Amino acid sequence: MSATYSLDDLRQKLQNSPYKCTHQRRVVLEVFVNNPGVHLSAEEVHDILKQKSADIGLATVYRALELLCSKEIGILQKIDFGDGCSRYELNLTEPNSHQHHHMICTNCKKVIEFSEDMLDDLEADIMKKCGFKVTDHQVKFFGLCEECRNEIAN
Amino acid sequence: MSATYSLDDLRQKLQNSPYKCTHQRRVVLEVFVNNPGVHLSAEEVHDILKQKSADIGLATVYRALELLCSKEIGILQKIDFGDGCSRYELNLTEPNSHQHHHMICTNCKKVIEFSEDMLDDLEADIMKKCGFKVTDHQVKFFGLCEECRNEIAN
DNA sequence: GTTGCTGCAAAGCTTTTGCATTAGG
DNA sequence: CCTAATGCAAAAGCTTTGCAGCAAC
Repeated sequence: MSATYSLDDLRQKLQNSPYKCTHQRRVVLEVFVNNPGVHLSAEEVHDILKQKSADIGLATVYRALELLCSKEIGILQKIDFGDGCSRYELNLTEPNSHQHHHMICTNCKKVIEFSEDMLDDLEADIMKKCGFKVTDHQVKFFGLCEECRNEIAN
Repeated sequence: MSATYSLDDLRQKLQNSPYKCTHQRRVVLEVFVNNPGVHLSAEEVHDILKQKSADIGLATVYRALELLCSKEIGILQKIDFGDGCSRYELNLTEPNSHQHHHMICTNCKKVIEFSEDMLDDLEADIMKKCGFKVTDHQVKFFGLCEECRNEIAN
């Protein structure tokens, strides 16, 4: 159910593919496993690895992220928060589900996860009215988180 | 109600501001008025104007788009479809409302507007459960439009 | 030994910025 | 006239790519 991926999953998924389980791909994945719930950019992943003196090129980080996000692997998920760069996170959803929402505080820029899937009714409605078959959605809520609301109230 | 903006609106909105109603700003807006429902990138706006032999720099297009999207003016709306560039469209919503959804066909890349606001209940729920005050949202549905579904079925 | 991967640097994109010149009000 | 806007070119992000050397299997 709660599919928290590990390094073994990577090894397994690469087993039956032409792709190789390289040291670089493993340390990139490790960063996400060690930082659950965080939305990292390629540069941030690169910085974290540099601090650990894991010498890896930024281009390789990009290539590893691309592979880990691919349909074949699907261990990571690419998200766009509109802050000028792509961000990545562990893909915690089931292979064929798509429930994943984010709330972004416009004050402190914090990103809060929101996992309920209440859009099913809406999607059914769209199919009926527009003939559009929704296969995935991206929902972002912007607003003020609890802390910022309290701060501003004071 | 259906606030379709025109050049007069721009003039009016600029009247009481330090900003000037320049030729360049007017022709940029004109492109959108003449192409309703289309989602143009800065480069596309620039190309359209070049074809009309309206000589305007790309940087100026960007600056005009920024102004037209600003809270003060609000005639345009910036959207991100994840295709590598920002796109813009006439802002057809009321000043303080935020209902605007897009359906993006993953096959033909067509963008369909979807204007109902059925997320209000969900947002009320979020406020209650998470203390997060939603002030705006961005909803994108990905899937297959009617034509592409028929095409694929055949 | 193949085949694919890495690192580096260079290039590709979109978007922004600095600055001298021009044009609104 | 004064202030803001423009045009151009240069620079600034993020991301991709080409290629010689290297590592996985």
